[in-house]
Amino acid sequence: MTRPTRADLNTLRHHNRQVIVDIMRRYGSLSRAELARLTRLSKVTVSEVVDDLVAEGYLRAVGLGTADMGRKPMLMAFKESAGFVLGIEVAPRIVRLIVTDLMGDIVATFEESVVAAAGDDLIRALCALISKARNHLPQSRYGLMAVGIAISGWVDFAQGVVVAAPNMTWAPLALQERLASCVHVPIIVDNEANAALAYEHGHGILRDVDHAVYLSVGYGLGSGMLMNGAVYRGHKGMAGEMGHMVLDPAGPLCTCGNHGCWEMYSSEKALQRMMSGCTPALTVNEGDLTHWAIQQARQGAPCARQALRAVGRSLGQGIINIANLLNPQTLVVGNGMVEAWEFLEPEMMAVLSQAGLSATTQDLIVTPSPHYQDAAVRGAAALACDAVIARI
Amino acid sequence: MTRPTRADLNTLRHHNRQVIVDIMRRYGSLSRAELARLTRLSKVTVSEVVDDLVAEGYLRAVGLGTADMGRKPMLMAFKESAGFVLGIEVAPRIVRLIVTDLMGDIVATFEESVVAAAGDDLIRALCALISKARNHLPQSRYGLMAVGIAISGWVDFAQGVVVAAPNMTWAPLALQERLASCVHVPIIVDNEANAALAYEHGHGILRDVDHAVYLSVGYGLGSGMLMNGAVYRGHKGMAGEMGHMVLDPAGPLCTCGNHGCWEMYSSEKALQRMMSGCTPALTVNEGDLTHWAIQQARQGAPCARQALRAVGRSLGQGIINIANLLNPQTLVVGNGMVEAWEFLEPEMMAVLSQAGLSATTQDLIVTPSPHYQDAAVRGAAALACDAVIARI
DNA sequence: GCAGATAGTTAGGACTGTTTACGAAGGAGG
DNA sequence: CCTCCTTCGTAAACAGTCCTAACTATCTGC
Repeated sequence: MTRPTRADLNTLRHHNRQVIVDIMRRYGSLSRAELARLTRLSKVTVSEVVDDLVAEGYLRAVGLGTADMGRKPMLMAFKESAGFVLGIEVAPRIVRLIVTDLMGDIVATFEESVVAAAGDDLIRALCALISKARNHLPQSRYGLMAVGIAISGWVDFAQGVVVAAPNMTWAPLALQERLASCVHVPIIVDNEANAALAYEHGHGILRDVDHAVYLSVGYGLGSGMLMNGAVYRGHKGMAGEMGHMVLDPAGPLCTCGNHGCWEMYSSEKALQRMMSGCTPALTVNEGDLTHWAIQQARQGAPCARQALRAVGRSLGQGIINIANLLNPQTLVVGNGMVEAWEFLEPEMMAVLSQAGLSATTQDLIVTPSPHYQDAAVRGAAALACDAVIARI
Repeated sequence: MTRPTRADLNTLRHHNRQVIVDIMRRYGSLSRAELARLTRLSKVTVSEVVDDLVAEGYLRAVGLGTADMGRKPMLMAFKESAGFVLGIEVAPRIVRLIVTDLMGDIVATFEESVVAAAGDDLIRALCALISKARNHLPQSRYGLMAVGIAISGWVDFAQGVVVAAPNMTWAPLALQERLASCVHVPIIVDNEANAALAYEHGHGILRDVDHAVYLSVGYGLGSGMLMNGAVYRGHKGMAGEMGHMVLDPAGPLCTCGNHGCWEMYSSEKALQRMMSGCTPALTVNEGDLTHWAIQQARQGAPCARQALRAVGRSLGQGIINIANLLNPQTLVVGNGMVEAWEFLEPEMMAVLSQAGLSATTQDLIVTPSPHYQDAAVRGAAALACDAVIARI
């Protein structure tokens, strides 16, 4: 079990440095005096820490600020280009990679199609891609500082192991360990929904939220939970398998062996089932069917409209359960299905207002992710970035 | 949103004191040297803190220990009788109160039947009962140090307000605020399931567990969640309304307006429904029907057996959802229905092993609460105790 | 009684955050 | 231009915290 651990003066200083770095990253630019007021640290301590951080290249002076009276403050800012991190999304046929600075802003993008028959292939491809990206890094003091990897599947976060990836052939795979030999910076591996959640919490719409749920509605249904401002991973990092919550025991059979899992109602998989009578001949890639359905629905095709609306209603049903259980402040819907928001939302909201408990549903904010296409890569980078910041 | 707050030398010392107190409470008796090894604090620091705690009456020397070689260690122990706390359970017709020392051991018990038509009545009754208990407190250095109150209903923990209590007439009620005038120590109010969870975590079977769920299966179905070693309360302290998770949208109508809530399958309420054809004429008090059903089932009555088994199966179904969502290490079942464990367990476990995802269910420990009758009162005391310890 | 081992204390040092005092820098008004 | 007032940032002194090293106290085994 976790037991609180002893703290010493290093711990203390580190903590206060983190408080200052955190605020600096949030506010953009602040003077030492403002920093002292916001943190309730003394001016002296703030100056000391700020000077250290400047010397280490994490903060820089950005010029004089304004003041109604008295001496003008010297504004300091977080130096986002002190170093860079990589965010990688491993999808079945493609690997996406972005380079971001320490504020999460993207400075470069790479893509490589990969058909990894074996885990070794993937490792090689990743190493090559990382090297390539590394060579394109802008000049900076610390260079590459961490790598984050997001995968749609079950990931043991603490160990950095992909335990199972339903859409890939090569799981399980000790990704962190295997990559360590060619990448000598911290490597963070997490599932796609947790990553997207981390992105939204760090840089997106969950910036000021402490309790939230991220629903990744793609081919399957994944989820991430934010509790007390941190991603919750459960006992063995397996929390969040919401897709297999049973909505209706009389429902369709799921691959997990049960009937009526949420994933069978709210996902592209669900569209497949519901539209079996009216789909085109072949849809090979993830997302194809969703796109096609939306297109059809926009043109008024009843089959597609009904299917998407049904997805919306099921989303509402599942969300009610989640809300009762976890009482989040915000629930973010991400991944491909978000494109159908215009069809999902009315049905979903109707279910929520009709069947939700007022105490948990009334004030619940349900919102689509603005970056649903690349939330996973961005999230991978955000996780890497968080890891770096935590060590400053 | 929660932002990490500045720390100073007081914070540091307080933290390390807490680490030491925590270990002392867990281990029973330890020497300063062992304490230093366990905490990784220096012997000097440990001695300093221990001396302070002795001076404040929280620790005491209990004699020399044994040693294979060298000087014998002076064993120290937490002084559980430094002060006392009250745990109060407010049930519809009765108020139960226990006095415990700082290790959670019960030193006195009080009960008073209360029919509170209005909130004022309850406040008066509670104040009277607390005064009475106070007068029977053993002699101690700090006397009464905190009061914990557990109520089956929706409680806003942070505000100490009973928002709604389905079985009582007087909610909402600002319990903490109203009692503050007659009780001048910290008052903690929480719902019954969270309290029971706190008890199990502090003194019961969850002592070494960080991720757990407590299911209170009584007339209704309540729950508490332990995450990362702390009770999770959600955005507005409303997390844990698991009873209204929908298991089957075609199921019976619940008071919440939906169909097929878990509570309609796994609770005394569920027995009522399922046994409507074979129940005795009148059962007035909570628990009566459950007792009767168990008695009948033990005598082989098919109606009761079937009903209890059905409850067991539904428990299993709900637990699978919970396990997928939260991936707890242990799930504790408490409250009145536990008495039917012999009938519930086989059915429940069958469902779990048959329909559970192996990743989340395989290693899940499902266990009845050994103190299911008085977990709520004990929990109320445990919450009070925790509050006291945190301030040491 | 002495050597070896362990427990606990004393002394001194390094580091941290705070308070108090002070110099730097700027605006308002004479 | 100069003085008064305000705010920013730094310097010096201080109290509190933890740590290391050295020391004393105590115990076992020979």
